[in-house]
Amino acid sequence: MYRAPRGTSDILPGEQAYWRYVEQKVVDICQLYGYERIDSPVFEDTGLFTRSVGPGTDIVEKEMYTFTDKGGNQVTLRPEGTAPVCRAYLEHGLHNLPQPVKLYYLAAVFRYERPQAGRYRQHHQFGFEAIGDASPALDAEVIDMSWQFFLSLGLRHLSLLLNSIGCRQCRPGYLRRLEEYYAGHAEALCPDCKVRLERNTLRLLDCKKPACQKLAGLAPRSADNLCPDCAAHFDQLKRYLDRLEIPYTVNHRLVRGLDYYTRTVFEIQPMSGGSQSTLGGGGRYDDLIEELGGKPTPAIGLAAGIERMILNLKQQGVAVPPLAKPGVFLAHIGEEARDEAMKLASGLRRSGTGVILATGNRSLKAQLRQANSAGVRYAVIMGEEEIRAGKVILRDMVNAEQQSVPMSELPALLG
RNA sequence: GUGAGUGUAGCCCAGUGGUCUAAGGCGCCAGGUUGUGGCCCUGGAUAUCGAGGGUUCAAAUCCCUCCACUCACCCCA
Repeated sequence: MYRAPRGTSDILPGEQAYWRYVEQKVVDICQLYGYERIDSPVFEDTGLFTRSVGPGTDIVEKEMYTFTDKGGNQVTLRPEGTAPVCRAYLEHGLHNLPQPVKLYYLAAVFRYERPQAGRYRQHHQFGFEAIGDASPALDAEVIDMSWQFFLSLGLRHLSLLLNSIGCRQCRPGYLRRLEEYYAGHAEALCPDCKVRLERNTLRLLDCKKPACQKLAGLAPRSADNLCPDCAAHFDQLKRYLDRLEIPYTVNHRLVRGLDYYTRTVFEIQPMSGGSQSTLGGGGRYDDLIEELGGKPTPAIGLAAGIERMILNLKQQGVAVPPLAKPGVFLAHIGEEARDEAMKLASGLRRSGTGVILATGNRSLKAQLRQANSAGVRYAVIMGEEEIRAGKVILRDMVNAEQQSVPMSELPALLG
């Protein structure tokens, strides 16, 4: 028997209310802040991701679903959402629009990883991007929007982590200081961190091993090593957030996994978070558009995982509104009634009344049982006798009262 | 890629060598008199006990291999 591929899953009808709920909240918040939807292809030229995400990152090194198509093109199922949006921004000349351009997406993303709680090979992200403005006021707006979004979902006990990792000017100097610091403590590092020291110094900061955390706590902080412009930007952002009463925590060990981030980085996670708990993360990527062949264009955005949101909604017992369904079940007895019922059902639906029509020729008892489990308010019963009189039985499934009514009055009674 | 745990019906699961021609619950189907649901009662269908190999007179139960799932690491949403 075939199964869904590892790390993927079917979203069955019973789960859909959560998805529609989250999607509606996404649409609402984006409308509120003036972000417009964009949908990009599921796959892109591989180069778009290797160039933007960064050749040294895990995503590019081992997690991409890359294949050669029949035309010999190297393509990759998108492992993240920002690069495609930037590509679209350049491809369609969106820099000609008033800046910043504000876009959002809801999309499946693909990473070849070992699945575990809150981590899948195909998962879904909501993300939004504000492209073409360097002001810290935009950082504040994006973070505010992110925060308000999670609140609007009904999630509580969240924390907002904030940091600045500098820019092209100041980061190299900071990384050197960090390397120097760690070089003096190389013996004390865990095996993973010894590798990180060679490959990705920033990542040393967020190792979870207690010994490494202790070292990271004493390590030089990026926020203390910013150039004057970055420092001013970070200060201004914090002032804005204070003003907006957004409860952020500066975390000097917060670094993000993709190479394109500059200056502001932030992450939102549940306070009681176990592993794989980050709900969303984002930051500035002021050099990315230029890296992809555009003019220097500052930008900032957020990406958040929908599966993790739903996980948290369930954990926190947030009730989501049920999906709409038909309120009427149409039962029938006998051949003649069945034909008549089909016609009636179709007529009701054409006038906008949702109807579940019994199929087959099951007993009335069975049909009503089905009506009950379908959760309808009314059952309409068509029997031979009623049809001859031009009537049907209208049964209220809640208070178990029923009456015989003329078929012509049914639309009004049910509407 | 690494480590640990688990695999019995659609779902939750009992069963740790013979009484298992596999128990129970949920769900599903049908009955409890003629054309009426939810509660209750009765009955029924659904399981090559993850797959293959081995040990044994005898394996769901022991051993080996493989596969899948779960959790954790790595990393990320």
